[in-house]
Amino acid sequence: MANNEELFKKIISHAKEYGFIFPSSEIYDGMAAVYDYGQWGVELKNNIRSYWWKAMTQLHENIVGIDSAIFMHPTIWKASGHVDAFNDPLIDNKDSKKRYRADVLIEDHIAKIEDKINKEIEKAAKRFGESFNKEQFVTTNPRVLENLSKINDINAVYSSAMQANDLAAIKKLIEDLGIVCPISGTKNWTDVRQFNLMFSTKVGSVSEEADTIYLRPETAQGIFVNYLNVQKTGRMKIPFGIAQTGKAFRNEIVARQFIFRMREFEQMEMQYFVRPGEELKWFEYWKNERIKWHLSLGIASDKYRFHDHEKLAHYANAATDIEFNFPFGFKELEGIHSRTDFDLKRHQEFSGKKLQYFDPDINESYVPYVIETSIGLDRMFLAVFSNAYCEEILEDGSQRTVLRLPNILAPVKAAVLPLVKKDGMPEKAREIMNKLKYDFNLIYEEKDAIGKRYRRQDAIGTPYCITVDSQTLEDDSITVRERNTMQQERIPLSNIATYLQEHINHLTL
RNA sequence: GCGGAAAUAGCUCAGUUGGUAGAGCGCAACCUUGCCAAGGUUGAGGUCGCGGGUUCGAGUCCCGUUUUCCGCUCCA
Repeated sequence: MANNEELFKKIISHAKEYGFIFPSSEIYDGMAAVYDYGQWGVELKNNIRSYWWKAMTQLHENIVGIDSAIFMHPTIWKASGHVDAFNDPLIDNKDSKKRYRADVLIEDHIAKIEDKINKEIEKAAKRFGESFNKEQFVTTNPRVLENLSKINDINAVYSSAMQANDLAAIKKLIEDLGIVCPISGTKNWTDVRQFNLMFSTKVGSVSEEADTIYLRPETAQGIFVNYLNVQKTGRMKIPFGIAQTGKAFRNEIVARQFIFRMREFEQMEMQYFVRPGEELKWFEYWKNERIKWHLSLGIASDKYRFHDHEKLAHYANAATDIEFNFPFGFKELEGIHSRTDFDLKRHQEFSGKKLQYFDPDINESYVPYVIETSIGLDRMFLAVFSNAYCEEILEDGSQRTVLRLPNILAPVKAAVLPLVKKDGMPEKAREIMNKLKYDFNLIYEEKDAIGKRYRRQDAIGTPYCITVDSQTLEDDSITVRERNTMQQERIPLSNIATYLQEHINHLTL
């Protein structure tokens, strides 16, 4: 494990040093758990996204894509359950290190006072027997009145604080009431924090009149609310799918492990709409389909495993994760969920619009069931990147660091290098660049010794180096050096485009 | 969020008992060479994470803070 920690650190350094990933806002000391993709990172990320997109849409006749807005109608998040499920103010006791819901602490405190009142009433009832007038007792007994007014005061402060979302006032209330942690018995509290999964912001020019909206915590809802648009205008027949990639935002309390868990991240999701009752068949189908996609990149199959959920989310009737063996162990990379008709039913309910499908094969209308595949693009980036990172000792004892990226994902497909910076070789190399640059992302370099240039390309994962030497000038042949083997072969210049095409562009499932 | 560790040039690090910063690699230009991180010359680049304090004087001691890593916690 210690070795893996070292490895992970090296991978992070390499990502920064070679322009793949930078800490965000670095010159201002950075932002915790936010990262920017650099010049090669963005290429790799784009390539992964495109590889997914093509596999989903181009290779499946019945799957189309959309690109929905990050801003969505606030009611969508009520329908999806995101608003209610994640809106609790939390507070920690520093001594016992236990976390409590601040509202529950206060409500428990109120309940205790109510208990006191009830005991007073019971006592009085016993004492006065038959002649006990509860109504009168409650309105006149000084101890009861005092406690009742306490409760009133607390409720007034509490409800106004909750309404204004004033966390500091809630903390002050907890302190003023002298509420102690049931475990440590101390009043050593942290600040109250809103554990709201969703980031909110305001739409509108005047802040008081503006509406609160949320940055989407998942891209899936954008698909659900467009389900009918796509089905109608695309004349889609069930089963069919809608794919989407895009940013999502979650206000995680702890975001860590480099780009594995970030507050701003990119998802690649596909929702597959099926006939009710057939969902588990399609669930199996997509499990199989998705693992095939991963393995098509040539990554060893023992790096992957399925992890079936035993505890299912409220919307699911089957769920599995595809886990990847990251440098810090097996962790979730992709989720495949059978979401039933939960989402569409809820949107039907909240919007008042029918979201049904008439199935001509069985002559029936129904709300489709949904199988979801959802993969984190940043996590896939980390999986591909960490899998590709390799330090190797060569035969002569020297060391090289090479990114063995799948060719189709490599940021740069080939480097064009004049062996020396004279005798017309640079000009010839430029000529080759100009011919190939429309089809391939290339790099041109003439600085430094050829070996050093090869190694620089290894470090960013460029699969091929095309070298122009003196023989090129004589017979129009060039050498192609392959990244993994470091082997070179000499081929006619006229074959180079075909050569690269054959060696790079593969997407077969 | 809690606890621990770290923070000096792009990278890896050195900096002695406090006296106003160094090395290697890298980077840029030029010369020479030419197939796996070559040699030479010249040059750019740090005020030592940030803010305070102690001191005649702090990278070097103290406090706070930020960021990163590790553990716990949390995690649709």
